[in-house]
Amino acid sequence: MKRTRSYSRVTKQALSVLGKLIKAGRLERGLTAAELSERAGITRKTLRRIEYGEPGPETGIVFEVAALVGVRLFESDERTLAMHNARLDEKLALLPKSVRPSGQEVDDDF
Amino acid sequence: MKRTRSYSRVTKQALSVLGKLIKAGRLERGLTAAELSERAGITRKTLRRIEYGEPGPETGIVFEVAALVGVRLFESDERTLAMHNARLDEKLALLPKSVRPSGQEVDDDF
DNA sequence: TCCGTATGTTTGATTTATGGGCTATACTTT
DNA sequence: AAAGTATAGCCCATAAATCAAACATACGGA
Repeated sequence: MKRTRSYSRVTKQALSVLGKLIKAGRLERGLTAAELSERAGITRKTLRRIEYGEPGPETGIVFEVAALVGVRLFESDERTLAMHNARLDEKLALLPKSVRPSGQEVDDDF
Repeated sequence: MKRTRSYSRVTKQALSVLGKLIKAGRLERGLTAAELSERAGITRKTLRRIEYGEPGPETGIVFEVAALVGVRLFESDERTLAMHNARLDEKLALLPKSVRPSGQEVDDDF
C-alpha cells in the first residue's frame, strides 16, 4: 500500500517557515549541519530534511532541533509552555470527554 | 541498534501543548476522533498519538490536523505564513551558505 | 587563486510509524 | 440505569523514516 499523502498549502508553508527558521538559527549561531545534528542525536540527512521543510520527519525531533537553535514554538519558553499546559488541562476538564456526532456543527474556515 | 531517543523537557511540553490544543479544538467543534482522522486522511490511532503529544508522528500530519481544528502555528494564517516565508528567504540570502566552526557566536534576535 | 571543509547526494540496512481489524472500557444520552 | 457509541488498547503486516558510510560538489578563508 503506497501511502500517498497530500498536505494543504498552510501545512506546507508552516513546514517551510519552520525549516527556514531553524536553518537561519543554525547559521546565526555559526553551527555546521554536522554539529547541530550531532547535538540533536540525528544525522545530517535528517537535519537537512527538516531544514527543507519536508513533512516526513517526526515531530519530536523537529521540535528538539528547533529548541536547540532558539526557535520558539508557540512563542513560548519552557515556563510559559508549562503554564499553557496547565491551562489546557483545565480547559479539557471542562469539555466533554467524548463527542456525539449529532449534526455537523462545522466551522470550516479555509 | 535500538534507537532510544531522548527529548528535552521543552520538546515534551511543546508536544503536549500542541496535542492538547488539537484535542480541545476538536472537542469544541464537536468532532469525533473518527471524523477528524478521516478528514486528515489518517486513522484514529494516529490521531490519538498526536493528541497525546507523542513525539513519533510525522510533522506534516500533525500540522495538517492542527490546521483542520483551527490551531495556528506561529500564530499565523496562510497569508502571514507566506510573508514570513518570503522574509526568511531574504534573510537566508544574506547569511553565509556554509559555516566555519570556529567559535560560538550567539545572536538572539527577534 | 588554492585548499580545507561544509554541504549535497546516493545505496543499503534497520528501526519505527502507520493502517487494519478486533476487543474492552468509558462516556453521553435517553 | 440502560443502551449505544466514542475512546482506548492489542496484534500483525507494510510503508516509511532513520542511520551509516562514502563520494561529489560548492563554499569560505587565506
